[in-house]
Amino acid sequence: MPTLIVICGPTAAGKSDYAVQLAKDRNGEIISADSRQVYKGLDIGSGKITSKEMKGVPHHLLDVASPARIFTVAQYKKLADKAIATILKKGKTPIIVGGTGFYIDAVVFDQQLPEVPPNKALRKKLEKCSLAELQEQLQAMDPERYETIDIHNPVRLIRAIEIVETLGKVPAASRTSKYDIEWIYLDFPDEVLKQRIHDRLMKRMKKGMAKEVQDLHTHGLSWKRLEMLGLEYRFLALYLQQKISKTAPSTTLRADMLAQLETAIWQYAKRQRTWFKKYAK
RNA sequence: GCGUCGGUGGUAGAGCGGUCAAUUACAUCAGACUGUAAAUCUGACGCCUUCGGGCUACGAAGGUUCAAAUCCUUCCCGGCGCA
Repeated sequence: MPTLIVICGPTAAGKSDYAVQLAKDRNGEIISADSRQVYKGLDIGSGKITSKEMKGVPHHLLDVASPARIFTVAQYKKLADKAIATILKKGKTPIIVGGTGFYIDAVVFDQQLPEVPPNKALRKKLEKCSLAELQEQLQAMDPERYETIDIHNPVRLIRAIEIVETLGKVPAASRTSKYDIEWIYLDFPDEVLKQRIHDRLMKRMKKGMAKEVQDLHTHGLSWKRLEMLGLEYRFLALYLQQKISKTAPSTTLRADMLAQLETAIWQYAKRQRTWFKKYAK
């Protein structure tokens, strides 16, 4: 089995820099596993590596999609599989680096995602249903999947129904691996990681992150879409629209927004840790 | 100084005699994750517990009552109005 190196860990743990060094040492090429860095134009806010920082190491799966449209895991998996094959053919080692656990899972465990693309019309219709209605529908259509799904999560229920609509039922998930995986987990103690998140945020603001978001909007990305992108894009978008609510009368809107964003990033880092704990076993 | 409104759990903010350890939101902690995944969702959240319950709590001290976060008195602190 070919060897695959996976570098994961919470945001701000220093994965990108570490990966470049490792790629040089191990004759590797990097495959990003980041659900926001796949988009063109999301640079400062997503912490995308610059070509200078790449130090000549090839990076795959960056800037492969337009932020105007939703990019999905399925697309990611296809492109990543292809990149891995290309790298292996060159006799080099693929190094997957990123913080999006779901993306890593999909390629590393070769998840067979049901061949059912998102159905916009159906989703729009289902979004109007109450949680209970969605539950009833899925239970009637696919009782097996109903047993395993998180029945409180409308997003999951809708996707399940969407799959059942065309496949009749949701196929059982499979988790295998075609690779010999070398796991590398990067992290810091809470206080250190928090500090790193803070410092990095300040640096991004100085680099013109607010302008980046504003430009994305003036070039056609709706505020709603930017809000959906989460974290820096979400909070900057809210800030630029003056939709941030001040939590203390003495602070400025900007300071309040940064505080809220920092909290959100920390919460995200912890969700990432929760995901990656699985790999430790 | 007088008048007035208010002081509730980490924060904001409900409750206004019993059903209140106290609605809710946020934060915090833990967890889930089959095409939105930086998204979406779940649980815990005073202390102790043999999980029945016990103890300490709503600015402080007294009081009324079978019973007070809720009523009364005084005091302390903050906002506003008049001085």
